Amino acid sequence: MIAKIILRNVNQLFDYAIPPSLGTPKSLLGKRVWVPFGNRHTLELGVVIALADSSSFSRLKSIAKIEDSTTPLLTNDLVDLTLWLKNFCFCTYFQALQCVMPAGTLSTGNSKLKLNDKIAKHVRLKCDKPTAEALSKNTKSVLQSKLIDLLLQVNCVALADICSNNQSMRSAVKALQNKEIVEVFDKKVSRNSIDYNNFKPTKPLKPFPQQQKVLTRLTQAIDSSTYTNFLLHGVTGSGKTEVFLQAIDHLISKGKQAIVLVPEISLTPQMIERFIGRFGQKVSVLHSRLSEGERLDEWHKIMSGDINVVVGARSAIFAPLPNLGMIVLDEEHESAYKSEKNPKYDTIDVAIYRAKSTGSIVISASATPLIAHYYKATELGEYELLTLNQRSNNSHLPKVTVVDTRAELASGNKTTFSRTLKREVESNLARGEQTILFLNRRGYNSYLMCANCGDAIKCPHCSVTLTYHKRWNKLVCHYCNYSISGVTECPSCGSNYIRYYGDGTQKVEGDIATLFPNSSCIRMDMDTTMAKNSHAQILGEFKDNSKDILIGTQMVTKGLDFENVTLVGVISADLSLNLPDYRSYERTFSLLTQVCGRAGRGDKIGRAVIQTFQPDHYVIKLARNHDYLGFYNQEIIMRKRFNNPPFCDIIQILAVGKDEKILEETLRQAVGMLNIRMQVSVPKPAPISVIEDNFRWRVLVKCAATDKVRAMLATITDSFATKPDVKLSIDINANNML
DNA sequence: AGCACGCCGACT
DNA sequence: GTCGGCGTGCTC
Repeated sequence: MIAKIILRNVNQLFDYAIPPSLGTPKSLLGKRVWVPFGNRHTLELGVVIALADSSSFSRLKSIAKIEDSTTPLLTNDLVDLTLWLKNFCFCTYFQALQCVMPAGTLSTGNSKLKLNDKIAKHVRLKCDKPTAEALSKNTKSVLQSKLIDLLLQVNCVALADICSNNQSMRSAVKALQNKEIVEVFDKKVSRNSIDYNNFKPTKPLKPFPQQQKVLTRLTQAIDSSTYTNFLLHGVTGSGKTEVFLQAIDHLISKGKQAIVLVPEISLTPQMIERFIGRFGQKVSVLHSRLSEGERLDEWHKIMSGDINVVVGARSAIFAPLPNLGMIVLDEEHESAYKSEKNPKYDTIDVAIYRAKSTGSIVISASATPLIAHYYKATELGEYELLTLNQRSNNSHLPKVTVVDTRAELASGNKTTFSRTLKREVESNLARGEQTILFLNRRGYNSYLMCANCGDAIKCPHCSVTLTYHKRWNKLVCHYCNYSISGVTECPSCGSNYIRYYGDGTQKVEGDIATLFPNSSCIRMDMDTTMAKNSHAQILGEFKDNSKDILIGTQMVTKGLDFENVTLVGVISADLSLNLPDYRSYERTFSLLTQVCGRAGRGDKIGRAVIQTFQPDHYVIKLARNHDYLGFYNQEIIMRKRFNNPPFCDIIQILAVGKDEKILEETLRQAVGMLNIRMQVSVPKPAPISVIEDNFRWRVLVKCAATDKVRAMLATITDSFATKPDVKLSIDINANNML
């Protein structure tokens, strides 16, 4: 047998002989191995990605040694997925591999991540459960029965955890040890900072009829063990999470495991609490703050079959569960599910591929599903549609008021608060209830503008406006991180008439201070959530009722569930509505629906106020009535008329380099390789035409991205991969087309 | 990515 | 002659 191996720097599979001393060929699949390569003196680290009976290459070298001597880092379905991903997303073999393997495991100098496993003393039962239960009832020692009850629930517990705030527990352990009821043993402790004992166990709630209906269908699909793709359309607060939890419970009883994906921004302690509360230590949380070592620990735990539920952001779709049975994409409309860097995969495509090869079910859930997905569900049958259109806790959707900002301005109100919103905030303050204010950051970015030549100050290396950061008194480029401080004159005309265009959050904060002098307010945006735990801290502070008003950007719209929040204010709905993107209506509708859904989740009735220059716009009107179907019916007509997704896919072929002539010529050749009739634009500079002193040219192709088309695109990227002076990349249905 | 090979101009 | 610039091609 021959091993086909992926190496770091060459986008090509290499064949190697397998010496019998290294074990069976099959055992090598998915393992990291060291191989001789070229005339190099040192060995190269590679991954065995396929096996073959023979090679067309005559002078094969042999694998020198194995890095992963016991278990590979990939399950078999992930090995196969890597090869699929490379062609599906037009990336290199190595990029596909990096995405599927835990970070750090592929760098040569780092192949052995220092796993300084801590060994800690743990206690577990030594007798059978009935004996323990009987003893717990009969023993006179309260502490002893407490400990037994605990061990009946959680299998084992660290000595340090139970003795730290209760020294007499140590003697209880000793006593039970002598009776041979429990034993103390050494256990490797993973360094994951999650303290599972911190989460209160929860019990399933009785599903209400709609939830039951959905659950019945899901359990039926789980039992059939065949791939099924669901789209769950559930209004905000309809109890989607409880449905996931109970479906997963059923799945686990069948010996299978689940991946639950949420947008990174929703990966809040609140969210994690719900899963750990139900499934305890069988939950692994993969979040971006894990160190490479911690991530590898989680990886091993997941592969060993110890984990039933993996909760994480986009990249957790690659979690190596040995018995995958279900994949959930919560808030499926979120743009974060589309990767922006190579491999530029859309998570739903990967989910469907994995589900098909493992006989799993996929559940995409949202209050505002993507228009394209809803169309695929209702018209093409690519999803099975499930609906939850009632709130589970008897609460009502909030009452939404739309305020015409033009009328406010006409009446001389120049603050960011309309009279209606001001009145509502005041009444909330009087009642001791909380308010969330949402600011659409887009367009609110602050920048410096020259009053003489009328230009905003731009980055010298990129064709974009520099953003002003008041904290550092610096202008910063968001594309290359170039920054300058203390600009007093215009770099292009030398004039010193520089005007500052302020950022929205700070203006609103100022207005709050003057309009509501006795209120307390907390801000949540990119600037205030830079530090490690500040996101959780801010929410914690707000939740513990010490703050009246939470003001923030996108991140306040996601998944927050606070009972005392009864008012939501949208400072301006217009900015995202008028962006030059065919999805701007859809995104605005989602945003408004989601943000309004934050109000009134407890017993009290919620209210929302939307301020806008376009109160009669159908997006605003339909969002006010929480009318998703109405919006879908309008929007799908527009999509069809302008031939936008889901009626086609938009393929962007981007060329980047120093010489515009070469870029244009490369794109012409690339387009020439597409021998199919489709709507192709001529090569043009991209809207952001320069980044880091490199020109950017592109062509847009509108057609269905069928397997055949994707195969052609994969040959294009492969054949231009080694061409000097140009970097060619392809993205299908990119989030932003700049 | 490295590294060799080879083709060319510059300099002893 | 021969040193070194870098464009091209190969690595199982």
